[in-house]
Parts: sequence; C-alpha cells; structure tokens
Amino acid sequence: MESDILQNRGIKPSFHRLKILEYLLSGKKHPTVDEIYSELVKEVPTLSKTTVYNTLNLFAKAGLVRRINVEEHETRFDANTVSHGHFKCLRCNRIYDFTIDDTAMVTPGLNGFDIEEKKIYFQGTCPGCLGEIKTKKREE
Amino acid sequence: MESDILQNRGIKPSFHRLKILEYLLSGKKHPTVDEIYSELVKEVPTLSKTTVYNTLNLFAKAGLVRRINVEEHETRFDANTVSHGHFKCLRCNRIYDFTIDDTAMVTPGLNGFDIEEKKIYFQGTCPGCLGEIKTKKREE
DNA sequence: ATATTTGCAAATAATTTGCAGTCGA
DNA sequence: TCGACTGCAAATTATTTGCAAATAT
Repeated sequence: MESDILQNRGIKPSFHRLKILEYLLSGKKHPTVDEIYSELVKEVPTLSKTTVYNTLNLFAKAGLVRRINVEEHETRFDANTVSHGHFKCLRCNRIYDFTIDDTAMVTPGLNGFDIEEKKIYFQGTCPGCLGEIKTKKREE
Repeated sequence: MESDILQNRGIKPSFHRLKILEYLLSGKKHPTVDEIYSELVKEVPTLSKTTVYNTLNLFAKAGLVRRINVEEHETRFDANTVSHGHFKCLRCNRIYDFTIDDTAMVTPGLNGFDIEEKKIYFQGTCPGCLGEIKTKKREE
C-alpha cells in the first residue's frame, strides 16, 4: 500500500503526501512541480504549491524520487528509481527514458570516489521529429 | 590565436569576448557566470554581467563551451569540449572531471534517436572528504 | 552611416523561507 | 495539548529582455 511506502522511509503519510505519491506513481513520467500542483489542485483545492515543494524535497531526500535536470530551468521528478537515462528531444521537448547498463561505464578516474548517484542526460532529436524534418525537406 | 577560434565559428572577436574566452581557456575549470564576471571585472571594469551572459550563450550555441548543470541552480561552463563526465562532491561541492568511454555506453533504447549531446553527472563524496569522515569517526 | 555590441535596470520565473494557522495523535 | 504539517506572501536568486548609448567597420 502507498502509505506503507512512506512509513518505511520514516515519512508520515499525510493526506497531501499520499496524493502526491499517488500521482507520481500513476504513470505520468516526469512531472514538474507545476504539473503536479496544477493537476492535483483540481481534486484537492486546499493544496498549495509550497506543500508540493516541501513534499518533493522530502521524497527526494528519502530516495523515493529522483530530481531530473535535463531541462534548463525547471526540475522534474521521477518516481522510477531504477537506474536509467533521460533523453530530451530539443525539438518537441519530450523526455524519454532509456535503459543503460551503468555497470558497463568504465570510469578509471573515479577510483577512491564514493558515487551515490549517476545522472545521465542525452539531448538531440527523437525519431518522430527526425521524420518531420525529413518530410519538410522533401517538400522543399 | 584566440581571435581565430572565434572567427572560425563566425563570432566577431570583440575585446570583451576575447577576454572571456581567454579566461575560459586559462585553466579555471568550471566557472559560473558570477565567477567569470567577478574575476574579469577587476581587469576590465567596464564589463557587465549581461555581456558575460550574452557571450556565454553565444559561445554555447557555437559549441565553444558546454553548459554544466550538476549544480542545482547555477549553470557552470566548461571550455573542454572533449567528451567527459562531471563528478560533484556533495560535501565540498568541488567539481571533478573524469574521462568516460562514451562509446562503451550501450543504449539499445535509443535506436533511431539523433544524439547531439551526452551529459554525464555523478554525485557523491570525493576521496578527500571521505578521508575527513574517517578521521572524524576515529576521533569519536 | 550603419550594424553590432554593450550596459543598465526592470522583468521573469523557479524555488526557499518566515511565520501564523491548523490539524492529528 | 503539542508537535508536525500546511499555506500564504515575501524574499531570494539566476537568467532574460527592452531599450538606449557606445563602438566598430
């Protein structure tokens, strides 16, 4: 149950926190604070953005969510804590997950370092946008 | 010569731009906008922060520098455009470079994607800080 | 002369913080 | 009741922008 997830991490499962966790686990892949707030406030009109911030910071500290900083300004949050990379398409701004075998990454320069987190961000153009570009070229 | 570097990229080598490029190439590894400004304004009192921003955005577009976003809020800039990763120590906040063989990174999920840039950020504790922690433990 | 570069100050936008009110055990 | 949770508004901070002045070709 979701309240157990929180209690296991020493977080009191308040109503708002449960709602936010529920939203994070509900499928929406990489919401921003604003997206979480805008969506939940419809259902929970008393919710404030401060609470969303507080809660996400709490969750992040507890390791329940990961901060994603592919975006220049806004932070996104990812409830999928299995190691994976994020690809941001610079045309449509969509964010894609991709699996990556991080054990295969050889980093001889980091002997003696204690690595707590690996963030892997790729940028470029996604297949959909590549298709559009080709179509446009053909029309010229 | 440095002015050639700019001209090769179609950037007019103005005095301020040359100064900023010079600073970026001078060894300081990952300066923030503020560090660049604060350091250069001593020498070039007419410099403004807007110009530093303008110039860095220009350089970034031209591929002369890379934006680094390991830091939560501030963007850092790296004049070393050879592919490498950045490790941020969460204790002393220092940023370390490390080489990484990015051809060894297998990303089967990204077939059909055009990858323009790979950003690799690790976080954790550097050897120096690990040493301090151990020393403290011993004192207890 | 004309286009580009620069600088100031104001605008923007994400996030944090102070503090007072509220809720739950 | 007491401490934790919440919400508002103000503060903070990095960055962008509008526009006028300076500069260079």
